[in-house]
Parts: sequence; structure tokens; C-alpha cells
Amino acid sequence: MCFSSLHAIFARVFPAAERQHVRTASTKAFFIRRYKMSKPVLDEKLHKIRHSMAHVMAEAVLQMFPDAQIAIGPSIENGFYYDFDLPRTLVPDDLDEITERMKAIIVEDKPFEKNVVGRNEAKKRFEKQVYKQELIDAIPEDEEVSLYSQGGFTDLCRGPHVDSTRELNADAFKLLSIAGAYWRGKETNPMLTRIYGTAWKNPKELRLYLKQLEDIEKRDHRKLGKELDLFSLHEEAGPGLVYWHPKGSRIRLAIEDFWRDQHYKNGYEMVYTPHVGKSWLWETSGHLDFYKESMYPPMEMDKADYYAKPMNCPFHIMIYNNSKHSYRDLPCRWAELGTVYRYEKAGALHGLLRVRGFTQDDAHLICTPAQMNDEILEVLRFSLFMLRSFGFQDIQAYLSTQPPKSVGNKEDWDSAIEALRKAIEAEGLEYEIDEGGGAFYGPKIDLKIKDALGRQWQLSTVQFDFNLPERFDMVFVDRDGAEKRPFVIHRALLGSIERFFGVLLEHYAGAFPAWLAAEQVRIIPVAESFFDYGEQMVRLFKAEGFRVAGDFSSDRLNAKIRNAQNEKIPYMLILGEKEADSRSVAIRHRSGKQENGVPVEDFIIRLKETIENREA
RNA sequence: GGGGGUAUAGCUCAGUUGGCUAGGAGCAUCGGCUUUGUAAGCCGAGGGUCUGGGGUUCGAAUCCCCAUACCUCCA
Repeated sequence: MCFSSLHAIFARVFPAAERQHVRTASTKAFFIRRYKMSKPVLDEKLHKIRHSMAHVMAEAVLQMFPDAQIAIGPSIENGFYYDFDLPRTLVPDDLDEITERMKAIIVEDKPFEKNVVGRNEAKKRFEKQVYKQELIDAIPEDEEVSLYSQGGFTDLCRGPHVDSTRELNADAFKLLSIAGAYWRGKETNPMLTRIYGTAWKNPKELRLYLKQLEDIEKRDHRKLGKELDLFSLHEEAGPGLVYWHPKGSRIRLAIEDFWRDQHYKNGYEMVYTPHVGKSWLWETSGHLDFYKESMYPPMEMDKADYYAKPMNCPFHIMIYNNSKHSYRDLPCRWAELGTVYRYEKAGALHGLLRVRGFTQDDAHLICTPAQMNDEILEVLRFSLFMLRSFGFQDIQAYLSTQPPKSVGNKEDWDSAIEALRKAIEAEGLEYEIDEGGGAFYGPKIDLKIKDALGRQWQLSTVQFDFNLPERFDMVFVDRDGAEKRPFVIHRALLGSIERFFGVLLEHYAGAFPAWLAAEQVRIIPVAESFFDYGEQMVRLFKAEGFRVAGDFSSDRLNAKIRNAQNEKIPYMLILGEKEADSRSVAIRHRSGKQENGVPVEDFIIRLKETIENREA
């Protein structure tokens, strides 16, 4: 095999199952590039406003630092940025001054004027601007070089802009942050200072957007995880490694129980495999050639190197290769909640969303070529069922096809891609094709969901592998007695449990539906004299299989309700004289809705149904 | 890995231009009292190497340097 940048390819997509993605502007940009997503309906006016704001900001910054080098300043989703090379680093207070200067420029009502100039003139105009020189050189010969000016500021720019700064609203923008950014996004280039801002047509839109940012902050899984006592991370014990607390574990187990249950119902078997493997395994799989930098360093024992597993696939293949397989045994569908370890760069770690140790809801489908179509259709159907079960209805598919450099023959690729495409269409999913975007070892489907705030997250992935069967010399004995190569399909439905949990936590803002809630029912006696009845109820609900706890503290009723409400427990049962006398419960729903005098047995039946149906 | 920011009690945070021994606050915890109806009952107690290490200074939570982690952005 000879691939020019195999490592890069491998790192980018190897079991895409496992690539973790963080929700950031850059990730969004990444997806847009990668999947050539249909552009969102662009509001031309907003685009002009934001782009023009960037120029105004550049003018303001140049007023403060006449010697600043200016790089690029585009409009982006929700706003704009501009990159500068400044004589000193900016501090947050500088944003206030820049903002004031921008407001002053805006009210001056300066027209934006376009000038098409020759290359040489452009280079002369930006004599002292090294980045602009580079940009001018990069403009293709057949393209015009245009300059835009407002007042005293001129920038090399393709446009378009608003006609005058008057069209910008001085109260509808806000500078948000200062960040470092590499010139042209290359790690080896100098680091520039980037200022991010948001800009809108009017102050009301700005307020709405800032409110939305607040909402996102409130739902932050790191914050909720702490408040609800679900999980923690400990720098002194190793960054990027998750500790699941009892309440978080209950929710996780609810997810996993459902997951296992559904896998058995869908024809899977569970396997367990080791957490470490000798270098032979990783040499055979190719990981040591192409993935080593993402692996934990080896542990030496008995003169052999052992590596913590970054993926589960080689282990599943070992099980397969342990015996001869007839075509009659296939397909094998082997699933494992396999915990893997990967070295993520320090700056990349982020709560549960990007960690160094995580549990994939992994499975490998090993099938004959003839079974491929059915397997793909089935696994896609199963993925959708799982995602919908967790409350995600808005799902989009991305199909990635054969890149220029790849293993396997063209016919296999084509038929695999065709199978993936047919399956997507059979399920009636919206999808986009990323031509040449597959891994070097096979095409894939990724599924992305939209959460309660409309943010996209990639969860499921279904990925062909024409590489590992070769490397491990996997075979099955066909009807004609000949040994043939099976197909291997990697797939993860939820992605990783850690990441999925983080997404779910933000999606529900911590208020999990009853079937997932760490505590489903809180028993609250109104006074000490009803503790007996309360304890009786706790025993009863436990015996019925519910996750229940009683509040027998000396707090007053109001405080008990407040605590349960803050813990986002779906049902509070308030018990006093009336209830004890009639063996009933007064139900306070998390929503605030109240039902009094419900017979205990009735409530138990109802709650069982709610949980069984996975209702909110 | 790089730029910038941050690090004070279990949590959320005060702590002025460096000035007595952090007389820190609320929540949480513990103890006592109290408690019959839908989002905080009262009183008291314990809890800190101010992230770690170095430096400046008569004196450092406060200023400087290094390290670590976290946040954010870039990759």
C-alpha cells in the first residue's frame, strides 16, 4: 500500500465510528467543507452587514494600532471576525474601546466604495501589509482585484457590502471574544489575533441571539453534570477520563440496558474483549503504522509491548478467526460496549464530548457479499430506531464515497456504496453525498441528529471495511467449498456512551424522561407523622422496580419540593393524612402539574406504561 | 500542540492601589430545635498550604517567572 498521507487519512476517518466531534464553529465549518452541505438559505442582507462590520472593526483597530497587519475578515454564521497581527496582545477591555470606535464610524455614514484595480496597484496600495500581499498573489489571473473603502479605510475584498455604514445598526452588534488563529489555518504559520463579533439587523435580533447563547450555557453538560451530581473529571488522576457518580451511572445503565435489550432483539450477540493487546495485534491491523499518535504509549511486559486499545475491531476479528466459519454461520453481528483509550491533544479535551477514555457502542457485522444489502438496510433501520427512541426525530444522513487513494476493488466499493444509498432511500432519509469523502478502507454513512436547540451532532456511523479482512486474512467457507473473503462493517449507533450522554444531557437540559431519570419518584411526606407511610411507599415502589427515594429529612415541605424540583425528578409523591388514610398519592409532576388522590396501584400502572413507552 | 483568559471552602463567588491572623458570604455538610400540604423554617458548629514551585518585597491570595489543569479559539 502506498498512500501519500495515509496517516492523515487514517486519523481523519478510521472507524469514523469513533471520531468525536465537538460542537464549535470550526466543526461546523469542517462539516460544511467536508459534506458540501447545501448552503443554508443565506440572508444576503445579513451577510453584507456582517462583512461590512468586519471592515468597520478593522478600521477601528487600525485607529488604535496604525502599524497593525490585517489579514482576513469574513462574515460567518451569526457574525464576523477579523484577524490581526498586533504589536501587543489584546485584553478583554480593549473590546470596549474598539466597540466605541466602531459605533463612531457607523454613525459617520460613510459610503462603501468599490474599486477594481490592477494587481500591481493593489500590491502598492498594501505595501506594508504582508498578509494582503500574499492574498493578492493568490488571486487567480483571470479574476479581478477589487478594493472596498469606507472613509479612510481600504481593504482588499471581493465584497459585497452595504452601501453605507448608515445601514449598520450601532446597537445591533457585539464583540464577543479574542482568540488566537493561525494565518490561513496552518499550524506552522504565525498566530494572529482574531476578534469575533456578532451582528444583526436590529437590536431585537441581537438580544434574541444573546439570549440563545445564554440558553446554551445553561444547558452545558459540564454544568448540569456538576449540579445534578452525575459525573466528574479529575486532573490529578488524569485529564479526559470520566468518573461516573451513582446518579450518572443509573442513567447510563438505563441507556445500556435498553441498548443491550434491543441488540438481542435485533439479532446481535454480545462479546467482551480485553482492554490491551500486544503489538502483534496492532501491527496486523495497521494501527501502529497509521494511528500510533492517537494511541497511549506501550506498556512493556515480558519483553513485549502492550497497548491500550483505541478501537475494538481487531479483537472482534480475533474471535471470528478463532474458528472456521461456514457461509451458514453468517452474518455475525457482534456488539460490545467497548471502552477504548485515545491520546487526544490537551487543547482538544472538552467535558464528556471529547475525552481520552470512552465507551463505544460498537458492533461489527461480518457477512457474505450476498448478505450485504440486507445487513445495511437492517443496521440503518436499527440506528434510526435507536436515535428516535432517545427523542431525536430530526435525522440527516451523509454518504461518503471512494477517495482517490483507497484499498479494495472498484466493484466492491461500488456495490457497497449502492447498498448504502439504497438503504438511505428506503428509509426515506434526507441525505447528502460527500464524493470521495470515505475512508481509504471503505464507504460509510453518518447520521446526524438535531437536538432541542437545533444543533447538529453526529452520532451513528455505518462503515465498510475492505482493509481489515485482508490484513487478518478473514475467510468463510462458501457453498461451493471455497474459502472466500467476508465483508466487515463497523457501526456505532450512539457513537460513544460518554459523548452521547453529554448530548442527551444538553438535549433534555437535565430533565430526563422517566425511563432514563436517575430517580423517577421522590416520596415526600408532609410531616414526620407520615414517615411510616412514606417508607412503606418507598419499599413498594422499589419492589415494583422503580428508581425511588424518600425525603425523610427535617426540611419543611416547601424545601423538599424545591430540592426535588432542582434535581429534576419527574414525579414527586406528596403524602399526608388524606393519602395515608386512602392509600393514595398526591402527584406533583416536574412540570408543576398536580393530581390529588390517585390510588397507589393506579399510579404504579400508569408509571409502568410511561416508562415502557419511553414517554417524556 | 499553539494564542489568549482563568485558578480563593464540596459548589457559586467577594476579597479595593501589596498591609495585621483570609475575624470572608451564600449554598452544601454536621449538631440542636422546629415541621400537616406544593420552589428555601430557626440557631449553632466544622471546613482553606488562596492550584503547585520559584522570585520581587520589610510584607504577596494580590506583582513577576515556570509548571499543571480548566475555559475559549486555532489546528
